[in-house]
Amino acid sequence: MGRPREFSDEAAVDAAMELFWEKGYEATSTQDLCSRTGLGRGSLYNAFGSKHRLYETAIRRYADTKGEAQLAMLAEPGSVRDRLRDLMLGVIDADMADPGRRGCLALNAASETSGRTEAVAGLVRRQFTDLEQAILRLVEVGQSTGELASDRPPLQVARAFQSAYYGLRVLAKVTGDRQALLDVVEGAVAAL
Amino acid sequence: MGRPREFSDEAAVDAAMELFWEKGYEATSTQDLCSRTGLGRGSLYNAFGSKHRLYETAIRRYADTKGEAQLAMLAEPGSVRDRLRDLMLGVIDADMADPGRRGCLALNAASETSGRTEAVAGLVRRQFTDLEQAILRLVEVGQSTGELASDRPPLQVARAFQSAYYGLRVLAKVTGDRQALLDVVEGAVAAL
DNA sequence: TTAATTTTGTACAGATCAGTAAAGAATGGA
DNA sequence: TCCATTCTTTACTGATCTGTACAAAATTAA
Repeated sequence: MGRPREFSDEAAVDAAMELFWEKGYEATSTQDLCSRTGLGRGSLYNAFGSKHRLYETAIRRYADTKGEAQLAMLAEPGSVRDRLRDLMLGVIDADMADPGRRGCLALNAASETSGRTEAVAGLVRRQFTDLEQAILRLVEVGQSTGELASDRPPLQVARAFQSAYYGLRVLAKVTGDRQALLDVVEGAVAAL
Repeated sequence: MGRPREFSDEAAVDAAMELFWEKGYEATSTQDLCSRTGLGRGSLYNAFGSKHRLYETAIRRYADTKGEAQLAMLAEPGSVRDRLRDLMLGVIDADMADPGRRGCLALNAASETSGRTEAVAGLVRRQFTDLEQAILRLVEVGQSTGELASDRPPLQVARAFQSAYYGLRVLAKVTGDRQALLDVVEGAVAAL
């Protein structure tokens, strides 16, 4: 009962996610959020509580959409090396095509001191470990089929690869040198 | 001629650097900068022009001090593997000991959309390529002495290692899991 | 001593900040 | 119809934001 909402919560969170992704937490004003979502201040605060709570919600949405899409990409058919290479090549294309150089919202949230409460850090950590586990499973498959050398602990291999992946995304924020990024990819794939 | 400054430019820039490092560009107010440097608004604007110009100056100072210290660490005696491992182990200790989880100012400046003008991106890029070149030289030494395998392009190896290094610093911002970070180190060093 | 120059401190501008209060509008149920 | 409930809109709070204006203070050169 009561007056029904005139907006879709999902669409509003999507809009907020895009905005936090573009500008970061601190630089995004509640006025920006109202304009972008189309909500009035009252509606926004009534629905989401505060700027920071909406930030958390946006990060959760990011994990459920963009993060999951990344994990799904790793589940596609193909050799382990190809799948891990495609993961990196995909972000090179995506990141370099984006004029705003938004990068990855989870990485941005990890970097920015400003909105990084323990709640936010926890959400980011979860995305990090989800990717780590997905990569780990691939490395284990590769080692068991003989595609990859089995002389190193799979978790170590996975974690080093994941770290290179995150470094790649940060590098892509300031460099226009595609070859440098491709070198990271080939270097990281060769190291598997 | 004219009235002499009552403060040291260097000390003021150092203080501003610390503040931008802790809080990021957007979240640092000019009032914060005045308090931390001890300057009045007039003096601060007279000496540094604007918040953003001071930010650039602070990033330059970071490169000249912290960045150079990192490069110097790579020039110490020891095997190539040991020196590259020590670089990573050093930041694990430093980053985890820092309660504010400031990480690396250059990486933060790369990540934060807010203050990232082309001037800032250029300063960050320079620090990135300086480190890349230092790592490259080490890889070349390692390959020529036979310490490292010579079957891969040194630049590719160096860039992949550098990327893992940056990823490590981002991971250190949100994780308290030292073993995960040590796995990155051993994985990246084993990949050389 | 006077003039030119620079720094300092303070007050201020105008805008924007996150969040709230309250009145009116739209619904479902009694 | 009338009430309880929820949402929308608007106005507002008090604080804070970056940057500037300007007069007083401190210096050097003439």
